[in-house]
Amino acid sequence: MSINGQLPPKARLLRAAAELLANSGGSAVSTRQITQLAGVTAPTLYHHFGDKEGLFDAVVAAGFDEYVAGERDFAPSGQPLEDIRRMWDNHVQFGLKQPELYLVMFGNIRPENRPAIVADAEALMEEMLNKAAVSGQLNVPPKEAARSILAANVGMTLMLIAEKVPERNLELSAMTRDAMIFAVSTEQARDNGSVDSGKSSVVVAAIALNAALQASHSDQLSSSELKLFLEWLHRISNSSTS
Amino acid sequence: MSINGQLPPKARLLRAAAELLANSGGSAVSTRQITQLAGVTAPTLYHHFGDKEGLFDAVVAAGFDEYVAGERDFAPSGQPLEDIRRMWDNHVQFGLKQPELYLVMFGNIRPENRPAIVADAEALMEEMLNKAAVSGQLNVPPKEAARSILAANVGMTLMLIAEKVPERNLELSAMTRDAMIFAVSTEQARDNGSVDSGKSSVVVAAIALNAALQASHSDQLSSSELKLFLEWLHRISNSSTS
DNA sequence: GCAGTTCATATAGCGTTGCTATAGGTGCTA
DNA sequence: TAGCACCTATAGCAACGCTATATGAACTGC
Repeated sequence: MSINGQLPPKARLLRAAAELLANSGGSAVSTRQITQLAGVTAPTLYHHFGDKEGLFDAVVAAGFDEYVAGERDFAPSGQPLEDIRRMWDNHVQFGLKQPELYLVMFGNIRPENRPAIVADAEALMEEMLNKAAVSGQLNVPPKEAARSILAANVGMTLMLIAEKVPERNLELSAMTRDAMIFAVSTEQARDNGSVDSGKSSVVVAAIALNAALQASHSDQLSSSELKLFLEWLHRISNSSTS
Repeated sequence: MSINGQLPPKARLLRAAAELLANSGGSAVSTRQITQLAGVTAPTLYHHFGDKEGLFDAVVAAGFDEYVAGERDFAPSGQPLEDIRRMWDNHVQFGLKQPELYLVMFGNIRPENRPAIVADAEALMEEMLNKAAVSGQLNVPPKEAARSILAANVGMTLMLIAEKVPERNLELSAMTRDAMIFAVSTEQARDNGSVDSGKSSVVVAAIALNAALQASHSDQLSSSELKLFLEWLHRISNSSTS
């Protein structure tokens, strides 16, 4: 009935919570189930994790490590937008492989309360998008691009999780993925000669320069000068969302 | 302490539940709170609604009527894709105006368990997309298009709800919206002359014909012939998602 | 007009939930 | 060996969703 091994109670609680969560089938998991499976009593849980949410946060943190490992596993291909494409698919696969954990991580939404893990995932994607911005492939500031892509990525993953397995259509994910990446990229400006379909080149250049400056830690400008300069660039690159 | 008026207990329960939900600030709402505010005792709730979820389903149904009213309020502009654009914005506005209700409706995701309301919202969008398909504006079968667009729409709305009010950026929603609509439309094929960027014209034609046939209830074919014919068309229009 | 039936609400309480006040045991340092 | 953190257990509280049972009210058939 209890998780064996000579692990300390804290680790046993984590393991029991993760296991029950994975097999809960979507229904709630009680602290009593967890403590019983871990072979400890209630106060032990609260001593180590504060409350139930604290325990779940710890489980989520472990899950996030796994998530990040998946997102970083492949070598950067040198084509940042291709890497974003792979990040999207990894995200979806993670959600479909461990739906209950995913729902705790990304499906537990409350008004005006952003879980830390969402910000982390966004930072991960923004980091990758920064590389695209440096090479002038981005039509939109990396932060905004990351936010939009991740929102669509989460939305699509949640929809797939809610669907019964045989009806899950991964092509919808692929289509949405490409649509989002295409929307934030400068690709559209290259495909056709039309002027107003993409951003003006000064905006693209500003976005690229901004990303490059932040990455290089250039010391050609004093820190206060750099700060002001970045602020201007930021204003330019945000100014004209038609 | 209790909701006044001479409404019957059932209506008072509905009203109390909706009010508590709207002011809950994201925290849970208990049946005891609801029955107390409605001025009835527990069994009354279970007599009328079966269980707590039944009551919430009823609240959601009322909320959905309001949602549909918003989605249908404007006259069809004759440009279906423009109407889809407005549906998207209406959806986001509905979510931001009543975040708690929205979360009960669209944020309560469990594995392999699709709430009826999601299917309803999808049908609403599919219906509109059908008009676009009839006039050959759709690159993708209406059902798949509706699914993808709604997934992104929900994802974006959930992200906006989770963000603090001053940080909510509706331009991200607009960008994502246009990206999704652009992705399912044949617009891209018209803008540039390239061949492989859009679907082949036979696929587009099949999609349009399929939608037109289903809409017109044509009796030129027997029902069994029609069924087979539709199946072929369906196969064609789904076959080549590059 | 009265018995029978159905509908609607109340009294009281069951089992479970998240959580805690308090105390006891264990191992380390002085 | 005394003292002190640290960790865990006993026991139980308040709140939760829900229900077995009973009572009142309204309608129906004779």
